[in-house]
Amino acid sequence: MRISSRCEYGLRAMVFLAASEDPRPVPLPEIAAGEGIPAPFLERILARLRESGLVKATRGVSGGYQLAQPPGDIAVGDVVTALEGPLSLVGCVPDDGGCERAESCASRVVWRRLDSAISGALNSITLEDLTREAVPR
Amino acid sequence: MRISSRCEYGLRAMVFLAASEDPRPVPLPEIAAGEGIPAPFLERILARLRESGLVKATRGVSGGYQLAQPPGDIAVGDVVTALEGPLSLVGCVPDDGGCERAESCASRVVWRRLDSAISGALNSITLEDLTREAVPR
DNA sequence: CTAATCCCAACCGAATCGGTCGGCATTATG
DNA sequence: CATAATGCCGACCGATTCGGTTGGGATTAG
Repeated sequence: MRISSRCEYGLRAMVFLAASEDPRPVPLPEIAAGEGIPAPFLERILARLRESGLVKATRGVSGGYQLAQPPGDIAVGDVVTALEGPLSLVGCVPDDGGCERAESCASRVVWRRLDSAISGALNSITLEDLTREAVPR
Repeated sequence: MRISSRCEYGLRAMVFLAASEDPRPVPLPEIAAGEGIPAPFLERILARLRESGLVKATRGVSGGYQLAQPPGDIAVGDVVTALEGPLSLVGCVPDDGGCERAESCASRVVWRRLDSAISGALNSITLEDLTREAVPR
């Protein structure tokens, strides 16, 4: 149970973009250099973030990446979900999940609690919070 | 970011043992059949749990497995840690971690919050709680 | 002695992770 | 128009982990 480097990098890159209030798009090599992330790897990370609509890119000479929404509207959970898949930790948590043992399974309440603890922690922080260093709650 | 089947199975097995207050050791095939877990796989799971001191085994004809401590003394977090490794999600969270960017890294506070949310959720529930179906808090 | 049971090591296919490489498409600038 | 900067995309790669299986050995109650 470990957060992937992909996800660590991705969040750092998003914070980097959020911190550059500069409206001009930030080219990938600049992010990579600033955060110490291998550029080709970062490229694939940003691709996922773009597909998830968290980031938009402009191509061509003075192109680069920008946040697709204001930093206050992007929760950390959005970034993690985009890069790590759904936050849910086990398949059996949703009621429609195919686990026929669901009724009697005591363990399920654990995973449920864990799920809500995780999404609570991640969805209550936005990128804006992180740039201010003042995390709420 | 997903809990492994190993871990799901392991917790189910532990709850199974906790529920059988019967002081006689429970043979592996009985657990496997009761929880629908492939027996050879369960064997390796129980091996880990034994190495972590959560379970003790008696060999020979009427042998089997028992909890090594009363169910009220075993937290779900102990089981997960034994099977999934340390609960910490990223390497950079401890202060001694080699991340030279640690001071300035805004993302770190996220992982810290996540870590404490997870360990809070898992360490506040014991196997005894699960057998009673009445989870505290 | 025998059968039940735990113990252990080796192996396996599939998936994921963390990257790299090479090349194509787009676009601002001169 | 030419060029250079940039994003986009697909293929590949080695290492690791996951989810199991197989086969055999050690222990012990009856």
